[in-house]
Amino acid sequence: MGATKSSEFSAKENLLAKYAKALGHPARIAILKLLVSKSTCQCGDIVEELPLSQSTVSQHLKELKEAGLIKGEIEGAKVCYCIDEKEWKKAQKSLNQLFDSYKGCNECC
Amino acid sequence: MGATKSSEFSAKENLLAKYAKALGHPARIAILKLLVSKSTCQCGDIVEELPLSQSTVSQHLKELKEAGLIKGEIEGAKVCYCIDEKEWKKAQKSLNQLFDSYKGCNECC
DNA sequence: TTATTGTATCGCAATATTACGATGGAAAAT
DNA sequence: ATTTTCCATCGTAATATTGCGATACAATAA
Repeated sequence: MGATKSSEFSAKENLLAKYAKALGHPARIAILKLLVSKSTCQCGDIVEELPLSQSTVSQHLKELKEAGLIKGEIEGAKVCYCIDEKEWKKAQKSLNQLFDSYKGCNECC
Repeated sequence: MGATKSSEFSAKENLLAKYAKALGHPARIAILKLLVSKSTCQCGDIVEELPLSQSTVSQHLKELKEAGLIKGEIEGAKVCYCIDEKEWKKAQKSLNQLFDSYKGCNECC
């Protein structure tokens, strides 16, 4: 065993988990912060800003891309990584839906 | 290698990643939904609601507890699991801080 | 053409996660 | 006192993640 039983859960639960999982590593948080902070998308310098090798950063970018949170477009020699606005908002909404559904605990704890 | 280089990132980045990581599995999302939906905290029946064994559920609960999102109090023979309201709100705030910091992308992508 | 530059990907090693059955232990019920 | 119930933890196996160097590859520069 060891494989996650994703198929046993709802699509919504899996989607939310997918977004959260992508956010579940400090390097990916740092990358997203960098992408967010730049109004320009010249993002080839992410590697220089992080204490990780180029191949590791590239892998984290891949995971963020697969989760949908960012997109990468080839621009000549370089690649331009950007937040995917639509998915970004969707992720925020999904997460807040869960958080907001908690209305406090009655007479316990 | 293989160990996460947490120490190379800021406390804030690590905290946010910790919350997100805890949310990064559909079973844990499902558990949180159950805890949220019940106004009462009689939570020993989580196992029955999920397609996972008792030991696996217990482990997921432990992870949620370690991330701070829930707390468990022994109540006689049973254990009462609840959302930790304070941490719950802190997690939501941290996540939204990141999401809200994105103001759209200028002339690219 | 031949470098050079910017990225992606492969292959590997270390570590972490996921899942389960078995076992243990504490409180409640019999 | 014995059994039952509820839950945590141990041990183990399967799989996934993290990280890096080496390499490949495409576009630009020389």
